[in-house]
Amino acid sequence: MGEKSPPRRIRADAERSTARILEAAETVLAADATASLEQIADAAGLARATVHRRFASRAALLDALAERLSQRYLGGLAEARVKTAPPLIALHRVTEIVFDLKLCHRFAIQLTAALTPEVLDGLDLLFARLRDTEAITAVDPAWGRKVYLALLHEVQELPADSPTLASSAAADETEARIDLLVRTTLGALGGGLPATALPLTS
Amino acid sequence: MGEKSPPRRIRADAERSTARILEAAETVLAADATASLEQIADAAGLARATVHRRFASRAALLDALAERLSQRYLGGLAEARVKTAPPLIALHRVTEIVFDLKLCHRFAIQLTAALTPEVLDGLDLLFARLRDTEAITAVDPAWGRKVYLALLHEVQELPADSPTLASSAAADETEARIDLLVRTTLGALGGGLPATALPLTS
DNA sequence: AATAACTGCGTCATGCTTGTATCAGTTAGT
DNA sequence: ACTAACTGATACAAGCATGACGCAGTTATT
Repeated sequence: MGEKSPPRRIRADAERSTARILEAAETVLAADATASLEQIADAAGLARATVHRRFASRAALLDALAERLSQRYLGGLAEARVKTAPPLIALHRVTEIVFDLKLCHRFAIQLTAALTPEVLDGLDLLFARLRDTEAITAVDPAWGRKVYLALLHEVQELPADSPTLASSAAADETEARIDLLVRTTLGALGGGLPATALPLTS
Repeated sequence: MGEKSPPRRIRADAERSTARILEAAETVLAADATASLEQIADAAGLARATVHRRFASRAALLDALAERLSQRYLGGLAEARVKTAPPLIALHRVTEIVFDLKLCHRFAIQLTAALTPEVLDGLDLLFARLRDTEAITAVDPAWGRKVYLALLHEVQELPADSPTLASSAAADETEARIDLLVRTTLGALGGGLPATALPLTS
């Protein structure tokens, strides 16, 4: 009793549809968490019926979305070598990756579901290591994580022409955002303020 | 043509109903922004029909709610003497007041509508004054305001038994939250960190 | 080329929410 | 005590989102 009882070949373009739906859902739901499946289908350039074919229910779609985001987060954490790299470097790197991945889901969605225990643990580990190396004085990793995520949200929503971004010494706009988030987070958690003396930038 | 064309006396208990509805709405909508009017009516101990009598539509109710919250904010800002008191004191005081008023609407509601331009300006003024007295180095008041509000949210949701709260020297739990928020905000905005040397606590 | 999978479109049923209306009973204000 | 206002209960009519079908046409896979 494996799983081929029904000799159902999953065609390639069907998976492409699934992907497009998820993509569209991420975008649309970020703007309005209560958007209808029809809106999502439209954004994906598909019929509503197709959405129902790929996902048994709205809940199933949301689950898949959460799963997808969760995977991206985990990938980012791994890529940033959160477990082994010097914590300050790792912090900068995760931030960079998160911005790159356009994980701008904005939290508008209650897709806090994407923050699975594994993801949370990954972040907590980062802030625990930051504390151990005395880069911050906040003792509770969970608190560091919450502050970081909250500030991440704010930095993402900051308009491109904000003076707060312009005052940075970074060339790239994205780089300015990263710098701002890192410095603000460290300051919030009682960091020694390495200020502009961050020896990194890839 | 004033407003007494219909000799409509507004009875006292009707206004009480209105108040109860707003109260319930604030609570219920904080937990779920898409809650139905029936849920709100139940929470208020009234019939759904009554809600419709007091408020022409759902939108009207939301407007009234936003207005109400906005007023509370403005009252708090005024009470804290944001315009005249030493900014550090004012910051501590607004925080205290906001916590007291149980303005825990949580932001779950998109009641960002409660943050009227007047309220925003009030907060911006506070952060501009903090900058001018060199309590913080962040130049853009709007950025300070956003950071403050984001951290306010996190501090409010912090469980009572969090080590982050326990590590504070404050007696009261609420006092510990206030201290945490003030210190975290100042740190985030590049403050000189008056640390535990805050000469206040009413 | 043949088969099975996939899609678009239209239809239908269902349940939930909003909003309106009516009516009998209760309560406040003078 | 009289009147007008208020309330609960109930019914009713949209409107909308969800979800399930079927069917005809298209596309991928072998």
